[in-house]
Amino acid sequence: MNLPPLTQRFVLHFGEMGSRWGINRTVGQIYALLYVSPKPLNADQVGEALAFSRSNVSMGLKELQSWNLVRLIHQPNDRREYFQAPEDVWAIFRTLAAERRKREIDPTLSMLRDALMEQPSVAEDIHAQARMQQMHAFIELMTDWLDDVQKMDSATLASLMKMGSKVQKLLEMKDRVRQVVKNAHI
Amino acid sequence: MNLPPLTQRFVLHFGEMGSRWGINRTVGQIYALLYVSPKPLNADQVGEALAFSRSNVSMGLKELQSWNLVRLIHQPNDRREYFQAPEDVWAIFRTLAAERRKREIDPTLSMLRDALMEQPSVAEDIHAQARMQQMHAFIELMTDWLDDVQKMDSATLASLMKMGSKVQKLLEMKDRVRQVVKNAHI
DNA sequence: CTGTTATTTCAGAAAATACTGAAAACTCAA
DNA sequence: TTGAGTTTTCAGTATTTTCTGAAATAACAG
Repeated sequence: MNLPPLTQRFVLHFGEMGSRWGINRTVGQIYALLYVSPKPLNADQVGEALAFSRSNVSMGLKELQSWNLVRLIHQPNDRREYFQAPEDVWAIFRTLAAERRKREIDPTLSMLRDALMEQPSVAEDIHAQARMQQMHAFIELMTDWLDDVQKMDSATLASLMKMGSKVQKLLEMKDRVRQVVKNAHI
Repeated sequence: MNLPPLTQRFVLHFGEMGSRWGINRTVGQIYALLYVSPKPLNADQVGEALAFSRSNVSMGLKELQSWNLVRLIHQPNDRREYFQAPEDVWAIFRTLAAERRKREIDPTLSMLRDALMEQPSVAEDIHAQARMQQMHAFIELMTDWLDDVQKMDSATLASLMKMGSKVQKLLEMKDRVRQVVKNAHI
């Protein structure tokens, strides 16, 4: 690996963190490299930069594609496939949220739904089912909210987030506001 | 393993999902068991229920404790340690969010901060640093927001989430509302 | 203290995951 | 259709992670 110092630090860090994020070192490094790269790279360039075997790069890129985290493009007069990471960090976050949800949440939601349809056959399962009900309700609330949020554009989302807990005050104001608006005949 | 049917399904599912969530099967199953259990369990009971070795249970429980996902308690006249999973799903979520942030986000934030202090020494690193700057700004916005949100109580959070994207309308209304309130001399 | 019960540590076995090189499959220009 | 260039697959190997049993440590009642 022979990368400029800052790039190298970034790439190595993503490799290390990979395991905590549920991806492997290779995939983490490839993504990091593409993220900071000023131009798209082909598989050979990635393999050379990171000193991975060509096949390893191929598998890593496939993994990243399955996460929709990299885009495949072609250069004129070049048969090789080039890869780039989308630039917009908000878009990246949306993608990550959607994919993680699909892989890490939805299967559980569906298992819980199934389990809640059943009639508990023993006393212990009655309690277990009640606990599953609580978990189910919570996850459903979260995912419905995520659906809503995913629909907002980045700018709106950003201003909402910057407001932070001040949204709360707005909420408290809501009913009062209604009243005022009504009284003012607007 | 000899568990009631619904409990078993739940436990096995958490075991399978464990790898996607960045924990191992054992830890996932232990947590699931404690979550649905009507009363605290000791390590032997857990090991017996799930057919794990005593040492494996010990390590799994330690892991769960390090995540603050289980609570250690004592029964009167019993030297053994009993474990229970907190009941409130909102509290569980807060804990998870805090721990994942500590493990999965904070190290990256700090790496980025360091990298942004440096003077890029080659052209490619100038671009890389700009990309890191974007990532850093985004993550900081997210974590600051999370800090704010963590401070709200569950009921408020729940009503905000149920509003979903309607919050947006409230936001748009904000300035109009101010005006109205002012005009009405309240 | 001493003996009993409970928990943790740890070296090695078992299992799962990651990685490689070679071969197969694919793509496309000529 | 051929063949050079490119990507993917896959069987075997290497590495990492998980799990166990045995031994060490800790906790405590008598």
